[in-house]
Amino acid sequence: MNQRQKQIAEAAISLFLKDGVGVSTAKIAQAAGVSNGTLFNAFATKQALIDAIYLRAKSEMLGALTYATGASFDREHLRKNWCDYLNWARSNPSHREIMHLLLESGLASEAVKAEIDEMAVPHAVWFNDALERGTIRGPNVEYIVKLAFFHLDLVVSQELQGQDEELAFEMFCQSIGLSK
Amino acid sequence: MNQRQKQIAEAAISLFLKDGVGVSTAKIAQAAGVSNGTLFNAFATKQALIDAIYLRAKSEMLGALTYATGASFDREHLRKNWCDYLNWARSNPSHREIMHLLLESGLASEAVKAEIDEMAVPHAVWFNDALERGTIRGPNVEYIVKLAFFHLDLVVSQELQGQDEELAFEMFCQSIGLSK
DNA sequence: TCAAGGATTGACTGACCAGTCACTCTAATT
DNA sequence: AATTAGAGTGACTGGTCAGTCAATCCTTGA
Repeated sequence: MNQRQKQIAEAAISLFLKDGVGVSTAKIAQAAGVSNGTLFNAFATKQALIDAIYLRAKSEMLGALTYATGASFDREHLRKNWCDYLNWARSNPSHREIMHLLLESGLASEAVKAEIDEMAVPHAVWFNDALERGTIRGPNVEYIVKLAFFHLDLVVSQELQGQDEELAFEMFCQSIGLSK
Repeated sequence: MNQRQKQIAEAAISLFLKDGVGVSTAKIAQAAGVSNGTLFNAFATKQALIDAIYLRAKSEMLGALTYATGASFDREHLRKNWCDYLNWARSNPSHREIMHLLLESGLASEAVKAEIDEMAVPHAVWFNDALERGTIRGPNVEYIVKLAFFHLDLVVSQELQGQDEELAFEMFCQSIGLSK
C-alpha cells in the first residue's frame, strides 16, 4: 500500500467507524483531501478499498503476535501473546475496531477472508497441537481461538487494566483448563 | 405487530440474512408479496422496520429465558437458562442470526437498544447479585453476560451437541468460578 | 344494492451512489 | 524551451434508493 492508498484508507476507516460502512466514496475522497477520481485510481472499486483496509488491519494484528509459532504451549507464552494483542489493540484502536466492523457486517470479501485464514495458520496450529496433546480443552480449535479473541476484545473495549485485565486472562485460562 | 407487519418482517429477515442489510425495500415488499406502498403503510420508514425486527427477536429471546428473575444463582438454574436459550435459538435460527446481524452492523437504533436493555434488567440483576455475593467472579456484570451469550452463540453456530455442548457450559462455569 | 372509508397498489420523485473519462497539472527528460 | 508521461481532477452517467400519493380495490353495514 503506497502513501496515497494509506491516506485514503485512513480517511475511510475514520468515516466507516463514525458513520457506518454505507459512507459514499465521494465523502471518503473528500475526507482524504483528494478527488473522487483519485480514489478510484488508488483502489479499483469500493470493495477493493474495503478489502485492503481489512487485510492491512488483520495482518498488522497477526504480525504483532510474536510468540506463537513453534513455541511450546504454556501459560507464559499464552500470556505473552495476550499482551502482544492488547498492546497492538491499544496502539491501533481504530484498526482493531474496523477489523470487527468489516468482519461482522460481512463486507470483507470471501477471498480476503481466506487470505487471512492462510496467514493465521501457524497460530491455529499452535492451539491445535496443545488441544490434541490434552494441554488444553475445548470442543475444537476454532472455539478456543474465537473465545480468546472475544476475551481480548472485551478487555480492550471495556478498557480493563491491572487486576481486571489479569482476571480476564485467568478466566480464559480456567475455561480452557490451563491451571496456574 | 399485526399479521401484515409479521409477513413483511419475516420476508425482510430472510433477505437480510441472504443478501445483507443493504437489500432495498422494493425487494422486501416483493418477497413479502405486497406492494411497495403497503410496506410503508406497515412501517413508516426502513429504520422502523429494522427496529421492529430487532426488538421482536430480542424480546422473544428474553421471554424464552424462564428461570432468571428472583431465583438463586447456582449451576442448576444457570444450566436451565442455558438450555432455554439453546432451545429458543434452535427453534428460531433466523431470529437469532438477524439479532446479531442488526446489532453488529450498527443498524439497530440507539432507542431500541435502550428499550432492550430495560427489558434485560432482571437478568442483569440476577448475575449482578451473584457477582456481589462472590458466588461468581468477573471484572463486571456486562463482561460475564456477554461472555455467556458468546459461548451460547458459538454452541449454536458450530451446532455443538451432547458432550461438546456440555463442555462449553463447563468452560463458562469454570471461567466465572462456578465449580461443580 | 349501494355508499363509505380504510387498505392496497405501483408509477413516480428527488436524492444519492459507484464508477468513468476527457481534460489539466506537474515534474523529469531531451 | 519543448516534449512527454503519469498522477490528479471533477463534472457527468446510468442506475438504485427510500419514500409519496392519486387511484383503485375490498369489506362492511345500512
